[in-house]
Amino acid sequence: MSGRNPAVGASFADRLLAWFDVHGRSNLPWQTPRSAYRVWLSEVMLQQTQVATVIPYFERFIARFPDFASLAAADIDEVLALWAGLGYYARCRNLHAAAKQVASVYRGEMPNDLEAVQALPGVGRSTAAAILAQAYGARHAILDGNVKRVLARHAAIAGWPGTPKVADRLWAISEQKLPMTRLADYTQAIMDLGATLCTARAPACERCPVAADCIAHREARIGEFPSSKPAKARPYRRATLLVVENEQGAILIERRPPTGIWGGLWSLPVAAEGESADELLRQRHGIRIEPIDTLPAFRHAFTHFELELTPLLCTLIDDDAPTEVRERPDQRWLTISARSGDALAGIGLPAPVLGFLSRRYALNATNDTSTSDPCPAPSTASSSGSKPKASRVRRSPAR
DNA sequence: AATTCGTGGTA
DNA sequence: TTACCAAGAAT
Repeated sequence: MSGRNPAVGASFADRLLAWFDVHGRSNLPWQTPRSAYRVWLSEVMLQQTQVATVIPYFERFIARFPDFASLAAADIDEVLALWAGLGYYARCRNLHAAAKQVASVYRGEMPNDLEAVQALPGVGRSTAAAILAQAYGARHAILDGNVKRVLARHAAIAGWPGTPKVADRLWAISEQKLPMTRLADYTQAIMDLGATLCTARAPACERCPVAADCIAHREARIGEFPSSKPAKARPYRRATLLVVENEQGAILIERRPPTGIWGGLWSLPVAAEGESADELLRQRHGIRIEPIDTLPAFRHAFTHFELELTPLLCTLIDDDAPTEVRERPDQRWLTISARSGDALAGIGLPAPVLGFLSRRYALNATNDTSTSDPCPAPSTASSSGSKPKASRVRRSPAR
């Protein structure tokens, strides 16, 4: 068969499976019970995200939304709140839309058909294959970051896998190596190999079950594969984080537009560089504000740019209209007290915004169920222009 | 084909 | 501190 190498004896898949039976991961939360719903949810959460990060999110999500029906019936705000902190929020919006499709079109059962699954929002070729292989034992090849790394090394495939030409070669190899049986285990096995032995840095080739015919290993060129993505300079952006307090000390948050950064999440209003905070708040929220204080700036790094946020504390200039009249569907006035940490977890806030609010109001807001260390914050929250401590005061960026 | 989507860990 | 990057998909 295709994977067999006379010099080695057993096929690639057989050696991998034998290794998996002893060293593979079998206690991941989505493995037991292994339903199509749980596999799908885990695969989407794991896109561009490491296992250790995903596990607490998966547990909380499953506890609240145990099946397609419950997720499909949910309000997007609640779904996003459970996703907040995981990043790539389009995954969450697509997840919700896909659940509705499965619930309505497929009567709540994930179809066992590659094209149908891949047609679901947020499910691409590799995720669809992983779902069907793991949930139903279907024979489809995956090509995630782990598999790309394993195969690029084993076959010494040069070039960055982000280009279609290199990806096509890796897809072909991935399909060639598929066994005829145990597809769920094999799919998990090759990912486990990439995640635990064939790692990006310092791979443990001495323990690898397929090192015998690994070309990169034989030629001592492991570090060359896979080629890394061509580096590009990350642009630097600045923005103002608007902290508007009303007469009761509540602060204004707004629902961000469905597309773009932090799409669909609730957030403090953000004024881009050169954008007038005054005008933004008047046009988008129908309020007038008085700037009170500029707080220490802090940075947040994204994949493709770096953001410096400068919080601007403002007070609301009360006009004749009562607050209820001013309220708009995409705005809320958030009352923050010393015990609001848990309440904030119920709102889908971007990680840096949640972090800022937690520090400013000395909250112990956590993203996960395990209690993390509270941020020491001496200042009590108040509307009197206090001096909250930011996580870190930035030097003014040169140039 | 090249961009645009987060976040936290690691060296 | 900076750079890299970890179970990709959509546009």
